[in-house]
Amino acid sequence: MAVITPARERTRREIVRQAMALFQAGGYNATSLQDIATAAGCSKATVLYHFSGKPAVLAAVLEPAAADLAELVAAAAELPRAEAQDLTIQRFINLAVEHRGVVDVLQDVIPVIEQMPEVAPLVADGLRMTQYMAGSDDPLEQDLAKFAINGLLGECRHSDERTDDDLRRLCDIALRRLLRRA
Amino acid sequence: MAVITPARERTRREIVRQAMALFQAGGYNATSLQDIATAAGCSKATVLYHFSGKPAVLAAVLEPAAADLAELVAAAAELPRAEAQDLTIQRFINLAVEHRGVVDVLQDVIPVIEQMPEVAPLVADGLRMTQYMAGSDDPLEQDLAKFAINGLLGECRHSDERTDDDLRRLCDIALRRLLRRA
DNA sequence: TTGAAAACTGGCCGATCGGTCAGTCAGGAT
DNA sequence: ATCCTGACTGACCGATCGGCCAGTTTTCAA
Repeated sequence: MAVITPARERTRREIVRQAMALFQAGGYNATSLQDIATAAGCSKATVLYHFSGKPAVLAAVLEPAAADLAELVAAAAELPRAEAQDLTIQRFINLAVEHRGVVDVLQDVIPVIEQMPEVAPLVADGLRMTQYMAGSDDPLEQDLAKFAINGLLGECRHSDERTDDDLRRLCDIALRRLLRRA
Repeated sequence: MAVITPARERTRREIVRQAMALFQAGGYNATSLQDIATAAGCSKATVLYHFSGKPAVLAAVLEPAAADLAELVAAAAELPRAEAQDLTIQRFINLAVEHRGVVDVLQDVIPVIEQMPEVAPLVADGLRMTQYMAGSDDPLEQDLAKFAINGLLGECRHSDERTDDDLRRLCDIALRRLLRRA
């Protein structure tokens, strides 16, 4: 936004911004297009002018986090297993802490996430990441990795009062206790 | 309920049974009273004859788990801290595994749980249990207890393919790694 | 057998949802 | 001055929701 932002992008961005806040506060299902429009200072029709539907708004909200996760997975894919595990643990903690708003949103959407092709890549990347984080093919360690991710995501929910550093430190301790480093 | 069940209780029980299955499969919000009625083999009006509203149906679904949790908290309250922690860990694993259907339902309701006085006691008991499970006033251990509970609940979600024993074993290992026993 | 209470139901209501559509309007190009 | 187009909107739609109520059927004690 150096000089001017085309009206198009400005409105679109504001819609995503407000949608994120509303999804985070009240959940995806409980937030109506009208709510988003009102918060963004435009009409419901405008929201649907910029996005093909409500799921498309959700996809736009999740997009930055999904992109970071995709990058993480791609980076881990090119490393030997032990290093991939270390990288995944470190970077996923940062990712979850930085995008904790998205984590909030995601939790609410999980029950109906299967029917949303818009977020399918994110789910797939999440699955791949779990394997990297386990650092082993041992089913037990795989399960513990899932356990760790669930705990971590849960910890990042509704934790606006905590500083990023505190949250990072906590997750680091928890994951170190929980996961056997390869 | 030795020999026969009065029609009243029979219908009521069937409604709760089917509501549980539907909430678990599709979530609370996505399940309509009509869905529940159809599954239970009665009319929507009958559901509302037995329950004051949709939240009351939810409360009835959660009730058995809520009762067990209340019992757990009451038992832990009368023990010294170290024993309370051991008891809490052991019994909560069993509770979560046995009531994993309820855990599923609960996850979906969390975003709107604040506005539901019907389930407030359950939430309060959950909070108390977290403190017992931490086994210490150290904020770090308290946070780790929350972390552990989140991971455990997440592990119990959508895990119908796993046997109870496998699930219990996994949770036991995870909690032992994660929590410093007092 | 009967009559009242309990159990149950069909039909309806107002509200709200996501989404569509015809049309308004500002402003740049010609 | 004219036209075009991207941005935007108000009005409306069909569907579905939770909930209500008058009325019917079933049950069961007297």
